[in-house]
Amino acid sequence: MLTRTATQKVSSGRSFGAPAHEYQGVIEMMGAAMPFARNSEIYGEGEPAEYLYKVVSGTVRTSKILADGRRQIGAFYIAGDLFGLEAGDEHTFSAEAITETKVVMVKRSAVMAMAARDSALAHEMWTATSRELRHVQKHVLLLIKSAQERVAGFLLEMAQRHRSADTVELPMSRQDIADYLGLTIETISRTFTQLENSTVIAVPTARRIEIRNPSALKRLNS
Amino acid sequence: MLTRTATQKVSSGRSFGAPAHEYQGVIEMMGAAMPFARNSEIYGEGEPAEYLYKVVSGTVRTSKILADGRRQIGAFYIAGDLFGLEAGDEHTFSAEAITETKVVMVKRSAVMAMAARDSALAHEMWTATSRELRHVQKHVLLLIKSAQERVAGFLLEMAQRHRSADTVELPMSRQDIADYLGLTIETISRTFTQLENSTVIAVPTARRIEIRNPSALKRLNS
DNA sequence: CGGTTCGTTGAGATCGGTCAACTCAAGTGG
DNA sequence: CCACTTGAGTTGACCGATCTCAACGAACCG
Repeated sequence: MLTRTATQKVSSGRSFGAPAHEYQGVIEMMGAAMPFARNSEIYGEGEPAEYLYKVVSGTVRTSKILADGRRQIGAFYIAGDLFGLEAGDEHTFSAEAITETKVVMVKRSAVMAMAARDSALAHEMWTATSRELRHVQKHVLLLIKSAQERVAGFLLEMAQRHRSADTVELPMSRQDIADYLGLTIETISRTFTQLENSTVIAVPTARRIEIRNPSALKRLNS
Repeated sequence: MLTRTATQKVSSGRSFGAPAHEYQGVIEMMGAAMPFARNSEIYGEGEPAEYLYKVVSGTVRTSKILADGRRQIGAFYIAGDLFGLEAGDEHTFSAEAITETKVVMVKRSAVMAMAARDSALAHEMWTATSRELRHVQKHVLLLIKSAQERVAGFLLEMAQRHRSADTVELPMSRQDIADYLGLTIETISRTFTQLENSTVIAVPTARRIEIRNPSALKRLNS
């Protein structure tokens, strides 16, 4: 049994901001950048999937609350990542800003309509979904492993995605990590200290992890 | 730690068979039905993803062997299911026939080329990928639960997919189930007997499960 | 009939969860 | 500026679910 996590709904405090200035694809061209406060909900599980989203800055988590109160985190998204893609008309997860976050939104219906004519865009959508699929498959591989291996895999994922070889600044809480890895905060904490004692990592502050022995981490990730 | 599973490579015994006769979509029209023997490999992890596949009859499992010998099963596919869809050019899992299986194959490059012009086909591909994504997300939700919940979820999935309300004929071994659920065969076995003792299911033969109390199962699935 | 594979059951070990106490940092208000 | 609160994280002691190892039973097949 995992810890029950209360997800406090904070009033989302939305307001329109300036549109993103780097126009790389069709998607960016259509939306306006929108700020979300820490812990505010971007969309809820079961809501109609009206928009697609792209993180401009900050970090987003998608999550799902199970009937008995357990929470599973689907993924963390950082600047540049697309999220909110759904095949059906409803979001299967909810999405919340972990830190102050800016997000570009674009009407799903508009994208879908365009994709029906523009095969390049259609391909882009399909590729994004595939990338998502690949990530969830990796996630499955994490969840069958031991606590140490899960944490190691998580740190490597974070290091890789932030393109910082040896220092990871974690935007998420221990509870977020625990709910992502299917463990408890205590186990996360203990595993961090184990890894620190074996000089694989250093933890100068709770939210900053320094990877001292990357190959040892990779070995743990098996 | 999970059980190390030796995957015996059986010579695949392929031979061309008659093409499938129910032509529902573009995909069926392009391939020839091909038989695979029990436990034979349809494709291997890391091989170039040259074909897409659709199960005509029988059951297929996709799997991945980890560095230390543990095996994870990605999914089971039955008649009507599409598999082998990959975003990249390589299969991220291998696929094996669990029973005698007939499969329709179609060149990926042909489908991709067509999809570039035919937006309906492109949408079909995207939908298939999304369905896959949704399945893996469900799988993640299973893996964070207790053994009883995982087994209950597995049985419900099987019952639903075979459209048989209360009897499930399992084509796969306990080892396959264990590797799908991230448990050991012993735990699978014990959980079955627990569920049988509490009259939730009956297990007349090892491979046949009768669901006696569906609502109890669903409650376990939480 | 004997061998082989698959599944079941038992006993003990172990990993991670639960519960609880404690530390630390960051406010908040007097 | 300091007491107080609050939330996040760490650590310890204990417990229980699941794994491990091992023996046994059942079905299948030559």
